[in-house]
Amino acid sequence: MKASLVTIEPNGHSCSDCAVREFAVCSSLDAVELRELEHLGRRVHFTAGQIVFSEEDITTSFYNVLDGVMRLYKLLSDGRRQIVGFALPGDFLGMNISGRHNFSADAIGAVRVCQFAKTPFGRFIEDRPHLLRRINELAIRELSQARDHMVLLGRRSADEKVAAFLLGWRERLLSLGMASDTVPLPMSRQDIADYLGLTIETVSRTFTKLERLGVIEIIQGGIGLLDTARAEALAAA
Amino acid sequence: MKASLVTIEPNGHSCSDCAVREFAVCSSLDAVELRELEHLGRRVHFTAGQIVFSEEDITTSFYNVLDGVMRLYKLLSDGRRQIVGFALPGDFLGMNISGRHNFSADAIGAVRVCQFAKTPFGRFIEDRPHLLRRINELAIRELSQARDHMVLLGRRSADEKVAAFLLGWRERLLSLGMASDTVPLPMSRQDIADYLGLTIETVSRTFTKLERLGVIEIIQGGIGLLDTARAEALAAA
DNA sequence: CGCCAAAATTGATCTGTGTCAACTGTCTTC
DNA sequence: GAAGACAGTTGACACAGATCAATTTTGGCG
Repeated sequence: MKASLVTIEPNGHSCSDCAVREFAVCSSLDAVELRELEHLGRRVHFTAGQIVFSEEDITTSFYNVLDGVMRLYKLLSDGRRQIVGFALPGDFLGMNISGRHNFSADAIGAVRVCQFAKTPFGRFIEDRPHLLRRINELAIRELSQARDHMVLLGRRSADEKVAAFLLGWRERLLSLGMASDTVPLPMSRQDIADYLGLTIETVSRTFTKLERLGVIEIIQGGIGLLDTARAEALAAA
Repeated sequence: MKASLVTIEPNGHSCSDCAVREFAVCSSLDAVELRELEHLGRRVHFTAGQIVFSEEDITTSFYNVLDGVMRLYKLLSDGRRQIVGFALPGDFLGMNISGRHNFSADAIGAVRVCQFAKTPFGRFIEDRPHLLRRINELAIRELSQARDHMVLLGRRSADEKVAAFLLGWRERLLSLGMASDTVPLPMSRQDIADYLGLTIETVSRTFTKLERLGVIEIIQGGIGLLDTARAEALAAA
């Protein structure tokens, strides 16, 4: 939640050797289209805590996460917060129907995004149904994840929530080649609590409990997963 | 959860005078396309409790709800249930990426749907980007609702959950012209509990409490909304 | 390095909601 | 219209997780 002084990458960039090329929206585009897209997007840097966009803001851009992790959250008027997701490289943000964002997004640590102004990007999609199909695919995948998360929030115990979160987070990082049995957790305990519908104390206690049980090992900036099978059993998957 | 004996409407039907024509996926189609679509869909009836599809089933169809209310839910292995939504006329079901449904759906009372076989409907979409855009729009709207529901499940008290549910349900029915200050509740208390991440007892007690407070009046098959402002305050909207 | 602020952990206690159980009301069927 | 089954309500009590309050650990910075 710092003042908003973002950095725009000065020189050109090329989509063709972009790290997320293969699994982001862009995966649906051919070399020629990619070249065109290059002119529409600009790379923008955010530092830890910077807000990328806020709920209820008029949507002006789409964002393609290139690097880093973002917190996606909604606030109640009295300050209660629910984190509705974490965005990782390859995630596409900014879709909506009301013309306004329906959640806020800020950076956990340094984040690099590819930002597209809404109107030109909208035009670009216009006559490229395969891109639209790709965007739809991403939306449907998110919807499926959202429903899984509803089950977690509504019907799981604190132990199950934490175990399921650690396994799910690890799985996501694995698919990006960013984890092994040591799982980095760039977000704070408070973030985890707000994602799981718990308090920070309960999250902390549950971590300690899982460590006592020999399921995980708490390390700097993350955990070591010692007993995956046991963790899966606890998650009631 | 009855045996599966669905009824298929015998004679032809016409999309042009369909009740959901204006707000379902079909709203994106012109008269000619509508005529074509007519041949792809068949109307199917379900009676109370009949399962329309189950989680993990291979997707074979898309469904357009014409009439009635459906329960959309996910089960945990030990029987805990989370209702992820209620489908009403105009809702479009069957989108997924894995080729399998990611939740189950059954009928609350009598339901009529327009069913489209996956492959031909997929082909129909193929060269109709405006239909794809419409489907995307519906997916994004659902995603937004899903996120709102996450906030409710993760961060709201029982009172807030129930109040927010009643107001939200009323709002949806209003937009379909199916409610006024008396709000029909076709689903059971257990369904409401499983939707809100509560127990049936807590839901029942909260209804009674709201009635004592003069906010609602409990009637057969629904409630009367007596004090909307108060309900909104309780929902912490 | 030493100081400060923030994050995380731990303990003690409280409470909202779940659990268990009894009861009531309503609908169905013969 | 009696009997059974099921849905809903109500009460008493239990407990998972919240709250309140220290304390410890970590990280940033002069």
